[in-house]
Amino acid sequence: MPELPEVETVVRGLRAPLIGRTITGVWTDWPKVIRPYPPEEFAARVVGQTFRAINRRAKYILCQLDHDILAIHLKMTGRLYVSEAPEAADRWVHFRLALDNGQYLHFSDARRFGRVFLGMRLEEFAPNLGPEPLEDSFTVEVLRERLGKRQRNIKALLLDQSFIAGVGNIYADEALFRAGIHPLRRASNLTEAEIQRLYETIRAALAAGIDYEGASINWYRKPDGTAGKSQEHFFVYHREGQPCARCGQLIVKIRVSQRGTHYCPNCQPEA
DNA sequence: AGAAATACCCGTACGC
DNA sequence: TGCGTACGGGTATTTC
Repeated sequence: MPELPEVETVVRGLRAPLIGRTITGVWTDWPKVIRPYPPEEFAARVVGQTFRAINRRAKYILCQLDHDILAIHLKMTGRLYVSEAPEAADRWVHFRLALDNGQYLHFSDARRFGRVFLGMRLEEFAPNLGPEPLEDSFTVEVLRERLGKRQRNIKALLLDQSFIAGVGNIYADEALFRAGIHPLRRASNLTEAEIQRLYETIRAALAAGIDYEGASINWYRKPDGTAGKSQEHFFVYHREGQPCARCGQLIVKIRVSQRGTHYCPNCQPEA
């Protein structure tokens, strides 16, 4: 469960069960999920602290405690959910917090790529994050200025979290399709009209993903067992060989920055 | 020097 | 059984 729309959905769902709850215990069978302290030190620090707020920055879930920020990055396959008893959790739970009402916050991750951070400030574990594309402060001027004279291909830049925060592989492809921009176009060669379109489509693609409560492809399901519906509305992602919804040409899949990249060769012509 | 490109790494599940 | 691939991203190395 990666990508900003899923993370945003999780954040919203966790507020009700967590805010006001005090941590009474910590359990893990995989010390590497915890950063930067060893489990004993981590436990000594969080036990007794109460959840005050839950927010998101980039793809980090930020739990504001009394004195610290508990931050979770789900990476590719992480899940975060609250349940009554540990026995109700799935087989991939590698980290768990006990709460003062008898419930538990479970962090499950089949691939064990995800991490749980503890610190006073976000910058301690996530320096150099770019602007939030859905914030009012992210304007087309900001995007234009950041594109500047960058020579990288636009897909790689969209995936670069220090360039713009929170855009992952799915929504990078979707935003580029909506804007009619080929993923290998050089950032510095984009026209003013293309920059304007890309600004709008980054926000629109992310907003659509959030509206549909994220995507559920392959094995991924939301913690409650239901599936997000975003994948039913993809224009290009995971649609290689299928006709473009706009022109009928077949969607093509290539590799860019080690990632599967999908586009319509007719709607997104090469430079 | 610095930006960009490339390679590799991390555990595991799944489809073919 | 084996192999390629996966919604992420850090680090190291090489190239421009």
